[in-house]
Amino acid sequence: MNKEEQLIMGFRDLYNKMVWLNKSKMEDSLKGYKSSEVHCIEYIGKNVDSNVTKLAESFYMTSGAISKIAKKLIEKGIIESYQKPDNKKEIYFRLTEQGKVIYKIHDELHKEFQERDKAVFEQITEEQFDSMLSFVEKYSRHLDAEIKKLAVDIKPE
Amino acid sequence: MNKEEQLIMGFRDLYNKMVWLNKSKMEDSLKGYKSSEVHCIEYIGKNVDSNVTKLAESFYMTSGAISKIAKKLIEKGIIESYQKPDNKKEIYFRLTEQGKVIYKIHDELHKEFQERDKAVFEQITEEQFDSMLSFVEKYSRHLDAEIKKLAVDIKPE
DNA sequence: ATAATTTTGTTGACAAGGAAACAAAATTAT
DNA sequence: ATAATTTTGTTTCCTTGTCAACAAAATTAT
Repeated sequence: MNKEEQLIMGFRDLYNKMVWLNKSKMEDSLKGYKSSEVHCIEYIGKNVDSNVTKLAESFYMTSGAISKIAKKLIEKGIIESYQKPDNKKEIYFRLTEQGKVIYKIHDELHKEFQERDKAVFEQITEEQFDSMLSFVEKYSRHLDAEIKKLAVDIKPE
Repeated sequence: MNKEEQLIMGFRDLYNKMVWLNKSKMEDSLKGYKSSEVHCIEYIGKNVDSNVTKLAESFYMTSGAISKIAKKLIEKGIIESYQKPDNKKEIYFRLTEQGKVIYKIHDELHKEFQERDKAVFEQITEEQFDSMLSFVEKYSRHLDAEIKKLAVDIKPE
């Protein structure tokens, strides 16, 4: 196995572990809320004028799935939808007061995770940090371009 | 947003993109096989005496889910199960001839992905590479310890 | 202006995966 | 030796997410 493979598989394993662990902690603290719901709450809390489309793109999920999660969150009174006077098509979301409470709890939890993992980050230098950040960004942009290519493949102009 | 958060979110976004893109390509080339099935084929091809438990642990999935995928792969004739004379409990899997063909195709595809992303890896130095690998490993071990803690929390000795 | 296309969101049918209950074998404790 | 516990795997029921069809609004082309 070469280094590229090793790194990618290391990433995958690391990511899986993090998701699994944080999900456990999350659903333990925020009982009654699934991690996908909390993700949406987080996104809506951070981004004004969130809608189904933006959420779906951000999470690499279908809009159908987001539509259902949003519906559930509205029923629970966590988020509410609103529209703009000049656009009858797009439907935006914002947190309700109750939603802001959940958001806050989620945020605390995030800080807890950071505290938990502080020891790992303290071991790396500022240079290593920056070099990783730049790598991740480069790779991400590279994949954006590849995803774009795929879209053209599917429906050529 | 501090650098730690930025890096974690960068990871997440990168990982999501990669999964989404490679899944698309995969299910395009290996029509009739879901990416979870291909993952299992890959693991079984690489690890002798794979079983439900090991697959589940590796993918952070439940053994129930793996059991179902394995069943489907056996029905399709991609893998076969076997046991050892001194153990009537554990059930192992190996690829059939047909399974090896799928494995081979999957492997080619992997090389294709590497080729596709070569440009990104060429831009980083050997030192950057090693430093990222060591970071990923350290973080991974750190999370292993945390996961262990969680297990003790759930069922104290 | 209006016709064609694209964007946005929702729904219902279906498939994949998780949780829990279970059985059988293996291991550990007494 | 045998009783209690743990490991391994399967199945059933349920939740979540995808896919495809659809409707309505917005945008673009003619």
